[in-house]
Amino acid sequence: MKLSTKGEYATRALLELSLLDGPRALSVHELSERTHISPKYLEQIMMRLRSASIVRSHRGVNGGYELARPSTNITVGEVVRLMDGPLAPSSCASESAHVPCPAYRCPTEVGCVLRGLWTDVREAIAGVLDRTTFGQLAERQRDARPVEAYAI
Amino acid sequence: MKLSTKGEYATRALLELSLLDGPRALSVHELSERTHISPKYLEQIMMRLRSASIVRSHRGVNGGYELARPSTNITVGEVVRLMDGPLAPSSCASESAHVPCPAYRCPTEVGCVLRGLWTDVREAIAGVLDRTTFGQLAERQRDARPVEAYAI
DNA sequence: CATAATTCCTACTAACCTAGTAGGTATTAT
DNA sequence: ATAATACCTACTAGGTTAGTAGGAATTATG
Repeated sequence: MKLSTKGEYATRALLELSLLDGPRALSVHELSERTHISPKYLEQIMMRLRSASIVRSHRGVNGGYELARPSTNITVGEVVRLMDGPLAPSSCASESAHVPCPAYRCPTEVGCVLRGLWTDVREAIAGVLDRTTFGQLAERQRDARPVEAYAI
Repeated sequence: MKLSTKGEYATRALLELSLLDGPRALSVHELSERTHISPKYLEQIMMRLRSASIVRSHRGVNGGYELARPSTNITVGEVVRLMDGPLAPSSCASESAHVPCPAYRCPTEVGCVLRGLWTDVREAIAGVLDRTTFGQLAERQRDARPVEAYAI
């Protein structure tokens, strides 16, 4: 059930943008240093976030990426679905990309116990990810003791 | 967050075994027909379930596989972990196969908000899969209207 | 206007993973 | 003796992942 690196990296980058004071933009170069992600790879990820209107960009000198909406209005679920596809463990249980079961014990799908199970799992995952916004994550991060306070 | 076919097929096969009256064995051939899974592929899956002591086998004529334990004592979580690896979306949040985070905002890991999030997801998934046994699934299946009652 | 920093876009690739297929050996009920 | 079965290992085609590469377009600044 693992996330791809795209999913993980996108959440890192967006958390980083959410931690800024006010709506400020960061270049891929800066973001890459803060998140320890290869700049060219991160570039692709940011472009995808932009085409999904999660961030917006400014080109040229002093260009960069900033959140397109308040961080409290961007959920992790939205980002994970964008980068990694549907949350459901089986496509017969997906809302966003439903594919019917094969014939196995799923005649009309409604009575299939396995589909019911996978649907429960999807809802459990969505229950966490769709209710968590980057605003919340940033708040938790700020409430935690600063990084420097830990022994490394 | 999709399951591999191995994970899906293993749950299908085990549900099929759980639906039998009493501890009866089915050959790969029979199982393959009931589940619509390629026999040679299913064979590999059954062997893996056997080496994990979830099923046991009998060789020779009239041989086959049967559950090694009562179906109420086999959880879906156990099977999914066996076939697809840890439930956690990130290995830093895995209990069964923990791998430390890279340096990014995870000095001692305890304070990492992303790790916290992935841990919440893992617990949500495990909450469903570790609490669901094949005995329960078989019961739900039997309670449902029989397959023949549906229009196909 | 020249320059440097930046996003934008597309193509490429090595390595790994998935979803099987293939074929032979050992065992066992009849 | 035979046929049905599990056991075991190797193989493979195709897809996916996790990047890398390189250049074009844009823009702030001196």
